[in-house]
Amino acid sequence: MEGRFSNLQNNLKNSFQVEVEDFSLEKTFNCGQTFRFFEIGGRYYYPYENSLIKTEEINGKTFKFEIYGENLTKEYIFDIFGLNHDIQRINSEIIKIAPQLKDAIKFSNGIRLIRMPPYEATISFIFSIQSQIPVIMSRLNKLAEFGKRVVEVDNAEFYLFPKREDILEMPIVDIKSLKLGFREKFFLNLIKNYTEEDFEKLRNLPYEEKKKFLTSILGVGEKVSECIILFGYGDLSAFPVDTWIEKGLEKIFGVKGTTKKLTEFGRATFGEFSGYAQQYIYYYMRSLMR
DNA sequence: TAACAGGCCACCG
DNA sequence: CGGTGGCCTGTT
Repeated sequence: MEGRFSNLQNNLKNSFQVEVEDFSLEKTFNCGQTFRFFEIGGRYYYPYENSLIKTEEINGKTFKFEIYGENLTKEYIFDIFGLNHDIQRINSEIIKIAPQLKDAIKFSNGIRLIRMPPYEATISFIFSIQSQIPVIMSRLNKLAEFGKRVVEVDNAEFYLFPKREDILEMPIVDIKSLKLGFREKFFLNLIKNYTEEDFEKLRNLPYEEKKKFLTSILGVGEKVSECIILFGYGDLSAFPVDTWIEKGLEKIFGVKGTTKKLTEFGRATFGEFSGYAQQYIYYYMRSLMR
């Protein structure tokens, strides 16, 4: 049972503190880029690959990380949470291009674009099609629970994301209980025909190659593919367009068009930091509507 | 209630 | 090609 864990309590593998500016756990987790995290009393528990990451803010710029399950290095944590991104430079570049975004940038300060495992990202964003965040979370959590890869920390059980082989073994009634609706055939097609390795092989290929591969997958269109490229591969030149971005682009830039056109507009306008510009617009637009 | 939500595909013209 | 209708399910 390779890759399967049970009751790994007191299995602390690594613990360290880091100092970073412009980093908010609350905003980074809640800005809609990732779905399977658990906040308990200000601490965040984040299942990641074969590990459970526990993190909390000590003060404004000091953050504590604890790694359970399989070890993850500090360098890897920096990579996952986008802590190497030069936020000041990115923000000033975006303001230079679009001064209208000044308020949105200020409001979004602290968001870091994270990078999640691409296979998990693909499943997550297929589950997310025409769905609200609580529903997406519940589908993904149920799927993870069926996978039975448990890490126990602080007297609580956290389920790691299942491997493809685990999902292949799941009874169809369990899959049905996820209530994926029309997304179910997308999900089943993905599990049946694509492996984690297929997605790993894309890592070092250029944007265009990723885009071509991803959009050839049933259920993965313009928006979902941009999400996978941005949140799964960490390519900051991606620019996912959803209804919020659509509203934002019209309000802020007076631009309208199809999802494809707007994606091209965003990427052409913001270049290598499109992902941050997108996230700022998204976060800001959603806050305005609440 | 009917519309719509982090859309996509099939099918038109 | 570019635009439109249908679709599972849950929420407001």
